[in-house]
Amino acid sequence: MEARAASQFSPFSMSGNFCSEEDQLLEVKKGPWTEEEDALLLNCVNVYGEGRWNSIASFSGLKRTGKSCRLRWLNYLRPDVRRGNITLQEQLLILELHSRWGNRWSKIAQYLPGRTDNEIKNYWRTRVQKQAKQMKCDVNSKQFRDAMRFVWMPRLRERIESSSANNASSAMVDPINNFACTTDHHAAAGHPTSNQTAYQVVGKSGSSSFDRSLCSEMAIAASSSDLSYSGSTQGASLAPTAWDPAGSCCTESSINGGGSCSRHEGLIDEGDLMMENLWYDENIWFLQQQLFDD
DNA sequence: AACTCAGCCAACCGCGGCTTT
DNA sequence: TAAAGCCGCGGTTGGCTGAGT
Repeated sequence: MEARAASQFSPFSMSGNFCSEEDQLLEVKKGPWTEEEDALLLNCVNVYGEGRWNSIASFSGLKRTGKSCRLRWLNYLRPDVRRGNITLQEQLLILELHSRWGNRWSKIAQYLPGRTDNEIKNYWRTRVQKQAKQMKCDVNSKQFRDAMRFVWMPRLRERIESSSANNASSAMVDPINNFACTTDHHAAAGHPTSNQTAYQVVGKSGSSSFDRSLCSEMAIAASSSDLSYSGSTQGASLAPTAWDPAGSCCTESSINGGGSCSRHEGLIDEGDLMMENLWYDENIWFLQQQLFDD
C-alpha cells in the first residue's frame, strides 16, 4: 500500500497534490503519504512525542496539517499497529462491543490492541453492513441486531471454540473479563453452544421478541448449514471473510465454476477458519422468512 | 486482452468538546 | 466569561486491486 502510495505521488509531483487554490497558497499537501513524509513524521514524533500535532506539522517541514499527521501516525506509523485479517476473536469482540456502544469506534478500538478505530469502522462498514444489506434490513434494526446476537455471535463462538480445541495451546484470551466469551448480558457461564446461548438469552431477558422457536430454528439452521468450501483455488479466493455470505461458500460462481461444496465436520485450520463463511444462504433465507413474517 | 464492477482501505472532512488565553 | 485554537471522533470519499465477463 505504501509502495502504492509512493508510486502514485512521487516527491517530484508533490506540488500537484495541493487541492484548492487556498491550499496551494497555504501549501497544504493532501493525499497519500510518501515514504519520505513517513520518515519525517516518524522522526518528529520520536523527538517531540505524540500530541501537539499542529506543532509537529510545522516543525517537521511537512506540508501537512496537524490533523493529517495525527491520522497518519495513529493509523499507520504507530509501532503497535497490527496489520492483517481481523481474527474471529476480534470479530466477536467487535460485534459484542458494537452492540453495547454503537458506533463508538475509538472506544471499541481500545479493547482491540493494535487495531485502529478506522480499521474497525471499515470492517463494520464493509462486512457487517453488507450482511444487513443482503438481508434487506437496516443494520440498526432490531431484527438485524437479533440476528447478530442469536445466530452470528453464537456461531462465531463455536468457531472460536473449535479452533482453540484444534489448537489446544491457543486458548482464547478475553481482554475484558470474558466479555467476548460469555456476553455479560447473557450471563452464560462457560461457552454455550448456539442453542444454549439462544435459550439462555431469551429465557433470561424476556424482553426480546425473538421467541424460543425462532431461536431454536435459527440455531438449527446455523448449525446444520455447516457448508464449507473445498476444491479449487478459485473458491478459496472467493471467500474474503468469515462473514461474507455471498462471497465465499457455495456461491453460484464457485459452483458453476467447477468448485465443489461439501458438508463436513472436521478439522479446520486457522487460516481456513478465517476465510470461512459463517453466514450461509440457508441462514439468510431463514432469517428473511422470519423478518418478512414480522 | 480489455473492460466493468465490487471490495477494501487510507485519507479527508466536518463537527463537537476540551483547553488555553 | 468569551473567543480562539487544538484535538479526537465518526462519516464519507477516492482510488487501487482483483475477480468476473
